[in-house]
Amino acid sequence: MTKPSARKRTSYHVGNLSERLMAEARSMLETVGPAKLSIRAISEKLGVSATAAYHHFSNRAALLSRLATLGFRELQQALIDNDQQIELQGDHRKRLQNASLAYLEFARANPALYQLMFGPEIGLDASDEGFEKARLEAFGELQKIIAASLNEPLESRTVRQASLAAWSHSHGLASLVIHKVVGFPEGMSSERLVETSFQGFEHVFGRSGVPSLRVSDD
Amino acid sequence: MTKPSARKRTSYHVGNLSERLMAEARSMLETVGPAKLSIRAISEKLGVSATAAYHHFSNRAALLSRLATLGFRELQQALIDNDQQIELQGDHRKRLQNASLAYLEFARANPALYQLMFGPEIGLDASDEGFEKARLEAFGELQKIIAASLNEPLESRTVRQASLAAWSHSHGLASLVIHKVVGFPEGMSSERLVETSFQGFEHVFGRSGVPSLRVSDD
DNA sequence: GGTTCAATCTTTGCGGTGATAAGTTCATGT
DNA sequence: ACATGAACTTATCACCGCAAAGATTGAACC
Repeated sequence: MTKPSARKRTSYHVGNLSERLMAEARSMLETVGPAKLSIRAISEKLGVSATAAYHHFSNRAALLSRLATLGFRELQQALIDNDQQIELQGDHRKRLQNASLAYLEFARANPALYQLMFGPEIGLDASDEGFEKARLEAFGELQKIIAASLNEPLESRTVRQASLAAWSHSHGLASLVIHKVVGFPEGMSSERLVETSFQGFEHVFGRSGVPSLRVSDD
Repeated sequence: MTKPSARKRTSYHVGNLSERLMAEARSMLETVGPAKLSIRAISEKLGVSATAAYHHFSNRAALLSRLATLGFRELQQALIDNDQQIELQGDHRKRLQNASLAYLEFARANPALYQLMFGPEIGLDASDEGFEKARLEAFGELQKIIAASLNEPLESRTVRQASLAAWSHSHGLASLVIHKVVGFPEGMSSERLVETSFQGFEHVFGRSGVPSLRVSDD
């Protein structure tokens, strides 16, 4: 009796433990939240000792960083897919609005993961170079979309300015929504939210608004 | 010796323990980060048993919630002070830009606290009604500024739309900056950051190709 | 075949954490 | 004076990240 391991001997070496840990971690991240995500719980769920995980991730922070990296890659892909699927070459504002929508829907579909991607203070591994790279590439994708929609070269100052504005807005909106801090009805669709916010910008910056002091055309 | 307590007997009852715990928690929050903020460490620093804190806060989440509540009240006050100090009744865009600046500077001055305010998943107490109230009031302040600058009634749809847009943008920009994810030079001033972002919106929403008023490289 | 070896996974254990239970001190009202 | 209750104490528990050292396995070499 007292065979220490409840598992059959055939599974001492799991083989794909790393992938399975990541998958379980990602799932558990969304269910229990980042704070309660523990290596012990993940390992236990996979029927494996907790320490086994430390042979695939140097520590908890590294696990979280890899999850976040994966998130940025998925976000980038979502932006790519969405943009080339829609094809709104004519209306640059509509095209940008559509990118914002894809962004918001990614965040809503993976709220905890999204939060992790932008909350390094929770405990990410800053020395993970793949993380920084993935994040920059995702931002680069947004810049590409903006550059294309504005018909400007990627390096232009206009594109950098618009990218900062767009990323700030998209990230802010997504963040407010997944934290349920917006004062709008809970069930409001992502389309409506983005539409509402864009209309708000129209009021402030658009020609329908009150003229500012320096007006270029009149 | 072996007096269990190193403190003089006169200080069994601290008296203002609750305030001192909050102050120490806030300080420690910025130094060690929200994840590493422990009740034990806070209490120890005050020369008090860890359990003493539990007589003032039902649990760790309640402590964090009260910190966040305090943060929203300070943010609201910062918006008020800034707006009535500046007085830019004429240019509504400039006025909004100034509110964004105050917002960003608050976040930069209290990065960990700011993160806590918008990261309930880290472990806030959702049942804390003061927290929700403070947050709504801070948002209400922003709405008031926008309503005044747009010369619209507070309940108008325009104001709600512009408020969602403005809060999303301000929060997103602040969040990106304090997490150091913006691709701009680290030391960039808050003024420049807000200015840059607003120019970006001009490019997207403004009338055809508004030239930037300030000529400076970014 | 047997032996070695490195990778993988195990048990064991340390120190720190949130939280509860039960006891101690003290200020205050009657 | 003394009862009451709030403020604080010392256990103690379960869980966590993480490190050390040992066990299991497959593959590679002879």
